[in-house]
Amino acid sequence: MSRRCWLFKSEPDCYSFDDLVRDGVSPWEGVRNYTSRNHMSSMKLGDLGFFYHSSCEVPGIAGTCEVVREAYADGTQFDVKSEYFDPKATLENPRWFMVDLKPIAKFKKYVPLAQLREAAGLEEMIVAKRGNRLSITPVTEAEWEIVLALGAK
DNA sequence: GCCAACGTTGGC
DNA sequence: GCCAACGTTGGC
Repeated sequence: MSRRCWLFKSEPDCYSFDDLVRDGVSPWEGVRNYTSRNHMSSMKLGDLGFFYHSSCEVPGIAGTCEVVREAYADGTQFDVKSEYFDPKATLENPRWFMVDLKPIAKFKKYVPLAQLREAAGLEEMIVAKRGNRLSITPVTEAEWEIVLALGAK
């Protein structure tokens, strides 16, 4: 069984790849979209991820990470003081889940969104498509290899 | 700060 | 269960 590849989107002002490097391991909390949640629920230990910076000066991929804990209930949904609080979630029936990530490596060279859009073989990469808003998207093995090469230059 | 895209909500 | 209205995301 081979590892699957994913892309995780984060606003660097909120949580950047360097923050993940600093923390070592971090729960990917706050996902409140069903498609992204379902993607997380299907993740397995050892699955790989790109760490994408969105809503910033130069959006793009900063590095790679790995799933080190499979989906479990996101505690922030029960916390009335959290911006991620969900009144419809109960301890017995959580609606939202998260995985834990750890960094693998920072890219030698940051790969901006514009470069993803130009690169041969990435035409179908979801994050590069217009109007995409999903915070977690699947990445094919071919796409993984191409982006990895771009980041290693 | 604009606006296109699209997910979610809620009335019917 | 349809669909219009609304809210959010995120590139530009």
